[in-house]
Amino acid sequence: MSVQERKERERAARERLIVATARELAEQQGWDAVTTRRLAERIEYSQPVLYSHFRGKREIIGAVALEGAAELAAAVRAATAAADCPRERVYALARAYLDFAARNPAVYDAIFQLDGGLAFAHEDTPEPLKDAFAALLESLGEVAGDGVHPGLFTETFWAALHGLATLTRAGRLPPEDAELRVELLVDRLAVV
Amino acid sequence: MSVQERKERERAARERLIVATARELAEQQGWDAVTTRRLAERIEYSQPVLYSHFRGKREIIGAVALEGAAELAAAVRAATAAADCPRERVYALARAYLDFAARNPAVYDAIFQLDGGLAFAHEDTPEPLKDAFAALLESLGEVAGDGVHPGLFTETFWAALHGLATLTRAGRLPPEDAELRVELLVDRLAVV
DNA sequence: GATTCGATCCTAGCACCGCTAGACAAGTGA
DNA sequence: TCACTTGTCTAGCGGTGCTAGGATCGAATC
Repeated sequence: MSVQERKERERAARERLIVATARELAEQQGWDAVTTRRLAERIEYSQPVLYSHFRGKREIIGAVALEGAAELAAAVRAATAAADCPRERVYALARAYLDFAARNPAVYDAIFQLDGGLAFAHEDTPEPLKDAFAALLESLGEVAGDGVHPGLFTETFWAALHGLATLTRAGRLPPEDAELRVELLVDRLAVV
Repeated sequence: MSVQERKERERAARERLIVATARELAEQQGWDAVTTRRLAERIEYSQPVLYSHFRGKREIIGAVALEGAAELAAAVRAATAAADCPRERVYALARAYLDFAARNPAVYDAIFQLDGGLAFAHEDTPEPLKDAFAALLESLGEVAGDGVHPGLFTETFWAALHGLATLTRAGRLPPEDAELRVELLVDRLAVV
């Protein structure tokens, strides 16, 4: 019994190592640099070992995405918990969200840009993704305004943040006035 | 002289063929399917011919992006020209923008998601890109509201549209309430 | 303690990718 | 007609994701 348990533990540890290494490599050199060969070399195993844990590269990206979604949810909740009024909570949420995207660009891409084989806006959406949306909804729902469905408001606000995050990082928006754009967004969209 | 002119004409025609074929292939089967081999086969030339027109695949994507940006600008201007008041213009703009993204997903990706080697928010930004932003600015600038820089407002509104476009298409947002989200965005952001 | 046997892992290889060197043919001007 | 430029193609490089099949190692059995 114990032997098998030890093996399962080791196997789980190796799986975590794969995900962590993929993430690290992606943040260091971008997802293009995350090849199965390089990844295998970094974890000091051969290539096929990766395929005994994941169906393919896509699933590895998906695993990084789930890990990242949980962190994003936690970051948002931590930021909003420290704020007093609804408006301040929304400010804090927006800043925390954009800050996460800026600090973890590869992870952010894994969650929202790349194909990690994850289902969204579905009943079989993985729990961390649903929870990340829930974290947004908790603070954004209370500033949706009369007659506006909280979920719909959250989706719209989230999309705006997502646009700012991606366009800024892709060099499509000059980074100087990032703070002003956030203020504009919050001031106009949030109803207090 | 005339011989050389004819050759240049033919060469230009072939270059247009390459760009059009790349775009077509991308819209049909996605950018992943646009390989230099397949593209060469479709235009009935060998692979290296592509490299006599473009430095590489990236530049081909860039060419599609520029073509698309010009169309996007035209679509936005056509839609806003038909509207009477500022608010209606913004509605029309938002719908035209999202419609373009939905109808030409591959082109939209080439412009805003993929690396086409294009400079943005720079002095050496290609003209079609600057003009596309200008097209947005023309209608959005007039609803920025007092004390808000029109350019900054346009950037923010654009980012919100971009977020809606990408998240919807990537399956991150359910497509049902797309219209409601647009209305919410316009009603809250635009000051009339 | 030797032996069987199954799980585990690696070597080698597939078809494909972007890109390029060098051979070759076709068309141009003398 | 001939030299030469120009244009195009064949073939190949190193890389990619992924997999088949053989080797190895450790656990359980006699």
